[in-house]
Amino acid sequence: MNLSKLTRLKRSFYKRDVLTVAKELLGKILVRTDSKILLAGKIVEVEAYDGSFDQAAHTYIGMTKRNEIMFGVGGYLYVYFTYGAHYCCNVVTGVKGQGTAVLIRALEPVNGIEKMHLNRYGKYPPDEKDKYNLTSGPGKVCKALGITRKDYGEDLVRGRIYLLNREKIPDDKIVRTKRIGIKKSTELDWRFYIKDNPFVSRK
DNA sequence: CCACGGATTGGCT
DNA sequence: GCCAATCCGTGGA
Repeated sequence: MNLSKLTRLKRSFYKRDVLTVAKELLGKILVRTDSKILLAGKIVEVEAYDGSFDQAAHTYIGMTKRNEIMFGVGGYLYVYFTYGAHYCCNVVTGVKGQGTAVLIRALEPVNGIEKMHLNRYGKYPPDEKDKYNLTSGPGKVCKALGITRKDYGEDLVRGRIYLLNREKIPDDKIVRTKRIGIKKSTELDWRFYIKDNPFVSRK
């Protein structure tokens, strides 16, 4: 895949409805440029969150220091720390004041795979069992790309972490299910993933 | 100040 | 399938 021919997604992409953005994020390339090796992966699994009525969203409780970036305009990175161990990253969507975002749950590695394995396990090549274990979960994605608290609020339109445009994944290749790991608003089918992709965290 | 729980992961049964 | 690890954000006293 020739990444140099792809263009960066603009603010207008992110400012739309969170479910539309979530679905269209599938197949796009997440890139991190601020190390010697360019790290990149195709988004294969996402979940949408909308604090206006979705109790599982971090913005449901109103604005706090932790979630304030989610209340801004779309196109920024919301990073949070959870379970005392893991970072997870979200793409903020919509217009100012909405509190909506898309959780990046899994990537298919495209560039910098060796560096990603070093970030995850401190070694390369990986054990055979870890071949598909590299970026198949939200905590794993952040670990592989080196995304931490310091990346909170990164501007995806102008910053060193961004998304490259690719063709939409056709509807018949997208699976829509309930979200994973939440206890509230579990009835919403707001998780999307690319059918038969081995890097999806689970069916 | 203190208590509680979590948008997960990895290891063990 | 089950569960501990581990610490920060949040809310109540």
